[in-house]
Amino acid sequence: MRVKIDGSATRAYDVKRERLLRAAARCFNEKGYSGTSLKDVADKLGLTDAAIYYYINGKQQLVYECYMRAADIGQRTMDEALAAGGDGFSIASTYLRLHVNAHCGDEGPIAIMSEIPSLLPEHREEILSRSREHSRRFESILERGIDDGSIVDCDVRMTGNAIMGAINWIPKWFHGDSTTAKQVEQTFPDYLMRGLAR
Amino acid sequence: MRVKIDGSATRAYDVKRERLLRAAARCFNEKGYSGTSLKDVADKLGLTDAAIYYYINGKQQLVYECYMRAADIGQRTMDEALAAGGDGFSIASTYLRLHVNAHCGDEGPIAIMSEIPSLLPEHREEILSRSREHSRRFESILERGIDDGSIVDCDVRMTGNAIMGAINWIPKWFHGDSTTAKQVEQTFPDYLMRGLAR
DNA sequence: AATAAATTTTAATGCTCATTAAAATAAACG
DNA sequence: CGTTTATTTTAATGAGCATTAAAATTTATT
Repeated sequence: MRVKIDGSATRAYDVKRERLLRAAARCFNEKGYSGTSLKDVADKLGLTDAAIYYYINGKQQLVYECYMRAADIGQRTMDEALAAGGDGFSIASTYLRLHVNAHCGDEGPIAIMSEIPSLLPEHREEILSRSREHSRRFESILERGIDDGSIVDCDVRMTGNAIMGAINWIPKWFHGDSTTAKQVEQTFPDYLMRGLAR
Repeated sequence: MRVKIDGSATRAYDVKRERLLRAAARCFNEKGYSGTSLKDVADKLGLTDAAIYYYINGKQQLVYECYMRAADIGQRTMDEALAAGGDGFSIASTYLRLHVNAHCGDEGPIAIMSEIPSLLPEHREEILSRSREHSRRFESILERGIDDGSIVDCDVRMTGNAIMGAINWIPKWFHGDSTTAKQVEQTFPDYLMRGLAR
C-alpha cells in the first residue's frame, strides 16, 4: 500500500486510480457487482487482478468508492442546476441535462446504484442515505415547480422514481458510442420534461 | 430429476415450480444474478439449496426460465394492448398500464433483464433477440401514434428506452406493499404518457 | 550507471457457492 | 399397515475468485 506524502505528491497514481474507478463502474453497470471479477476490471486496464490492490483495498472498497463517486457527481450536478436558477421546471430541466450528460459524456461512466444489498452494512447505510437525500432534493425541485405553476400537479415521489429510473437504466443499453450519446442527451431530457410541463 | 407422465400428472409440482421462479425473480431483481445464491432463493421457500435441483437443472437454467417468463408476460401484455385497439396513444397507454401492473400486481415479480451478459451464450442469444423484438414492437406503436397524430413527433428508439427504463427500474425500489403498488399503477402510466401527448 | 522507490506479477491460500450422490423423510396408494 | 413414489436433506466435491506475500520489473533520482 502506498502512502501519500502531500497533496501534489503523486499525480500519476491518482490518474490511474481514477481510471480504475471508471473501469470498475463500467463493469458493475454492465454485469453487476458480484458478476464482475477483479480480473474483468483489471483486463480493461491491461493489468493483473492483483495489481488492483495497489490502488484500492479490495472489491468492497471498490464498489463503495464507485458509489461515492456517483453520489458526489449527482450532488454537484444538483448544486449546479439549482445555482443556474429559474422556475422549478427549468431547474429540473437543467438538472436532467447535466445528469444525462454525466452518464453519457466524457466524464465517463458513473455507477448506478443497482446493488445496494451487496454493500457492507457500514457502507450501505451511508450510500443509501446519500441516495435518499438526492431523491429528496429532486422531489423538492418538483414541488417548487408545482408551486410556481411551471410543473403540472403530480405525485412527486412517484414521478421522481420514474425519471430517475429512466436515467439509471441508461447504462444497461448505452455502451459509449458518441453518436448515440448525442441522441440520448438531446432526447431524454426533452421527453422526460414534456411529461412535467403544464 | 422428475419425469412428467402427462399434462395433468403433477399439479403440486408445477405450482411449487412456479413459486420457485417467482422467488428467484425477486432475488435476481434485488441482488442481481451473481449476487443471489441458491440458498437465498431456497430460504424464501423454506427449503434447502439442494432441493431446488428437484425442480430445475441449475442456476443458469433458473435465470433463463425467469427471463423467458418475463418475455412471455411482456409479449402477452403487448398482444393484449394491441387487441384492445384504438389510436397509437391509447394502445401505448394500455400497454403501460398492463406492464406496470405486471411488475407491481399479484402476478408477482417479473424478472428485469438486467444481467444479460451473465447468461450462457446459447441462452443469451435467444433472450436478447426476444427483448429486441419486444422493444421493436413498442417502437412501432409509438410510430403508429405519430402517424395518426395521437403522439407527438419524437425519436421512438430513445423515447422507448426512456419509458422501458423507468419501468425496469421499478423493482429496485418497489418491494411489494400494496399501497405503493396502487400509487405506481396510477402515477407511472400517467406521467410516462403525458410526455407523449400532443 | 547505481540505488531507491514505485508498480506489477507470480504463486499460493482459503472461502463461498454451485453441483452431485446417497440417505432420509413424507405422501400416496394398495 | 406395508410398499412404492415424491420430496427434501446431509454431506462431499470441486471450481471460481478475492486476497496476500514475496519476487520481479519498471521508473525515478542522484
